[in-house]
Order: sequence, then structure tokens, then C-alpha cells
Amino acid sequence: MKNAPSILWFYRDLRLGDNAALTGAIARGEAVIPLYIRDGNDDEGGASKWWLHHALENLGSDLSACGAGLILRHGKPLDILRRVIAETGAKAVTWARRYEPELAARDAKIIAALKEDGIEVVVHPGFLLFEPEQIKTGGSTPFKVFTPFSKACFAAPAPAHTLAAPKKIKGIEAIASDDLVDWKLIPKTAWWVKGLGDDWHVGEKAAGRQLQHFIKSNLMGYKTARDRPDIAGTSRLSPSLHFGHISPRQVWHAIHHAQDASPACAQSAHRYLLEILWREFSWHLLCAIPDFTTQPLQKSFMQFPWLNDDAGLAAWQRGQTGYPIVDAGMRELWQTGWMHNRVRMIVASFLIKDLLIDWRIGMAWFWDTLVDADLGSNTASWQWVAGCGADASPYFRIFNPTLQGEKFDPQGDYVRRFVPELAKMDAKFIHEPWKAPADVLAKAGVVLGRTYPKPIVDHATARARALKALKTSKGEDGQAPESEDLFE
DNA sequence: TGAAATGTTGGGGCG
DNA sequence: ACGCCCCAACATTTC
Repeated sequence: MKNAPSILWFYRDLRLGDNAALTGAIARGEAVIPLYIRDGNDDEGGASKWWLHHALENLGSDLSACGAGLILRHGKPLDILRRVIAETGAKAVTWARRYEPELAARDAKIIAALKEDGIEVVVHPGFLLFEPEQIKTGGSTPFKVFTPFSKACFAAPAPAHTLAAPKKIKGIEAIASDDLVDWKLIPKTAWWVKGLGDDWHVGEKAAGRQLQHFIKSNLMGYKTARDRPDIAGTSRLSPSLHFGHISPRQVWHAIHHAQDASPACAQSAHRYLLEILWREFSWHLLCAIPDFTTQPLQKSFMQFPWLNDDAGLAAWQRGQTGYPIVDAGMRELWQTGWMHNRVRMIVASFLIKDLLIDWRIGMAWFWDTLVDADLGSNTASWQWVAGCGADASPYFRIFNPTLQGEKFDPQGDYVRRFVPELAKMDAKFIHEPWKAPADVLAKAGVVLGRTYPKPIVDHATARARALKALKTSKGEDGQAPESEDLFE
């Protein structure tokens, strides 16, 4: 065993700092082989692939600087691991735990097979703050309500302190590696590629700077500014957390530290920690409910009469619904790969309630277009808005896009930024241009139905329709009808 | 981490 | 002075 290198299998922990698997591999005292495997079944969306490309580029250069270059391989993970083991004489494989139910099941098989081969396998905790087994109700079941879940997290033993990034990693003589460019993660022709590059800095160092900037400039006002898409009041750390350029533990401790240093920001800091815990809650739910990504948690929604509305879906995706706050959000998503959280709720409510389109269709669009697309958060959040998830917003909580716009984008600056055809519209009418008098429209250079669409649905009518659909789906007596055929 | 409908209250204008 | 109406402003309930 002496002098045998170990393989460090990266996945969503693309950083050197606070990386328990990396620290553990180095602590063995032998060479480390950093490996990233691209599985044929990977199903990231376009925006995520763009991010992944830059993330791997960045991680590779950070690792090289430490003395152990990143090996890229494409294929079935077990096959690749066995091949690299054969090429290098490695006797151990280390990685960070994966929580996706399918990947967890796959990993269990890989662990068994490697052990059969006589290889040591060490799996460290992964991209969460707490292991799902660690946070349970008094009855040892997973929490289904957020508030008690968050209290249990705050009451649990604090997440371990963070680990320093290694300065040096003992490497091996070079072995073959794919060329990242050949993975074609970045589409050649898509025009949005440039937009993403303008908006984001990818990698561990950039994530660290982003966190410090957030704490210094925005944490104090976070509690209220977080709901304002016209203000840069959020951390924008979601993609970095997803890809693991920063760990939730690093964020957790940094926020606590800021809270201790400046008690004035205590409320805002707490609010931010709750948001981190929503991410945690989502993943714990997904671990407990393997079909969470495809089936409504509340089974009464199995027979909800969703509509097939290709025209409505296309208008939503392109930001052409005629509701300015919805269109601004959808265009922000398409142009920057990200959308402000408040606006995510508004556009999701619009798709689900106003258009009666299945939440899974909206979820798929977010999956493809978000740079922070995350299986846990995306699933739990869409179910939450639809009213069929855990601790969900009641179905009848239907956002009025006009009121939401007026409340959270009071001057219309957010709309003006992403819906330039309304840039000159009077703030009084920017969230409901269809109500603007002719002279106001003329002055703004807006011709409804030509330069900017008329609303594709009337909200009041759509709201009534949504409430009726809910009633129908739940049956006359308010109980869910029996419908075994839906499971076929 | 809603919105709309409905109910209640109290001040002011006014006959 | 008094009753009546109007209608904010708020509170409650309903979806």
C-alpha cells in the first residue's frame, strides 16, 4: 500500500478550500490524482454546462498550481475509476457524498464494486451543511415544515470549522486526460454565451470575493433589500454554492462571524442564514422523497387539470406575456442565466396559476437556463409555488403581477433594464401599460400589441379560472377523488 | 415569502 | 345638535 496514490473524484465541490475529501486524500501522505468524470447520462442544462466549463478550467489551473493537475475523463464512472486505478496503481478512491437519489444509488454500487476490487473507498460529507440523517423530528422522520426544520438546524451541533486550502499537493506523473474543449460544454453559436460571461466570474477565488463583497456591502440591508429586484441586494452566490466554489459551511461561518462583529446586522444575517437553510431543507426533502422531482408531494395534485398551452408557454419563456415584471424576469433569466428570487416566485406563480401550465414544465425551463440550476432547490421551489410541496404556499395564494411589480420594483427600474421597449414609460403605468392613457403611451413610444404585447391573459379572469381548477381537481366534497389510473 | 371580498369603525360634510 | 351618508382606514374572512 505504501506509495500508492489515491484518486480524488470531484463532482460538485470544485474548490480547494474547505474540501474535506481533498484534505483527507492529502493526509494519506501519498500522491493524489484529482479526477473529474463526465458521465454519459449527465443532464445539465445549457447554462449549467457553460458554468461547468469555466469551473473545470479554473479548478484545473488551481490544482496545477499546487502540483497535481486535474484529469478529465468521459465515460461510466466505475469503468473510468477502474481504468485510472489500473494506469496508476491507486489503492484508494475518495469523494464527497452525492445526495441526488439516483446518484446515491449508483454510488452505493460503485463502492461495493471497488471494495470487491480491494480498493479502499472514503466518502466524506458533501455539499450540505448537515447530513440528512442528522436533522430529524422527534419522531425520527424528516421535517416536512420549514420553521421547525430551521430551528432544529440552529439547535444542532454547529457545522465543523472550515478547512484551509492546501498549498501543495503531491501529484503523479501525467496520465491521459480529455481536452476540456472536446467536451463541447459551451455551445458555439448561442448568443447568450457572451451575456453570461459579462455577468459572472466563475471559480473559487471569485466566489470568495463575492461573499466578502456581500457581507461588506449588502448584508446590513439584506432583510428588506433581498426582495427588491431593482436593487443589488442579494448575495448572488447561488451558482457558486451549486458548483461548490464555496461551501455552505464557509458561508455559514462567515455570516455568523459578521453577525458577531456587527450586532446591528443580526436580523438580516439571520434572514440570510434562513435562505441557506431553505437550500438545505430542499435537499433533505429530496433525499427523503426520491420521486420528489417528478411527482407532487401532495398527492391531491396528481389529478390537477393542467393545460397544454404551447403559445402561452412560449410567451412566458420569451418574456412576451404583456406583464412587465414577468417579462423582465424571464428576459433576465435568458440573458444572464439568473433571476432574482422574488421574481422567480412571480414568474412561477404566473405560469402555474395564470396559465395553468404544469409546474414541471416551468421547472424544466429553469433547469435549462439557470446557471445555478440545482435539483434540490429547483424541485422544492417549484412545488412550493404550485402549492403541492412541503410547507407550500397555499394554492390560492396567487400573485398579482401588477401589485407585485409596484411593491417590489416601485420605480420600474428593473422592468426598464430588461424590457427596454418600456424604458420611457411613466412609473405610474409601467407595471400595467394596458391602463395607460393614449398620450402616456405615445410619449413613451409604446404601441401595445406592436412594440410590447398586450397581456396574454386577464389576471382577474385567470385567477378565477385557477381557483375553479383547484376546486374541480379536489372533487366536490373537497377530498381528492380516487384515481388509481393516474399511477399507470 | 397574497389578494380580493367583506366587515367594522370613526371622522367629517351636510341637510 | 342630530342623523345620515360617504368613505378612508383598518381588520377579518375567504379563496
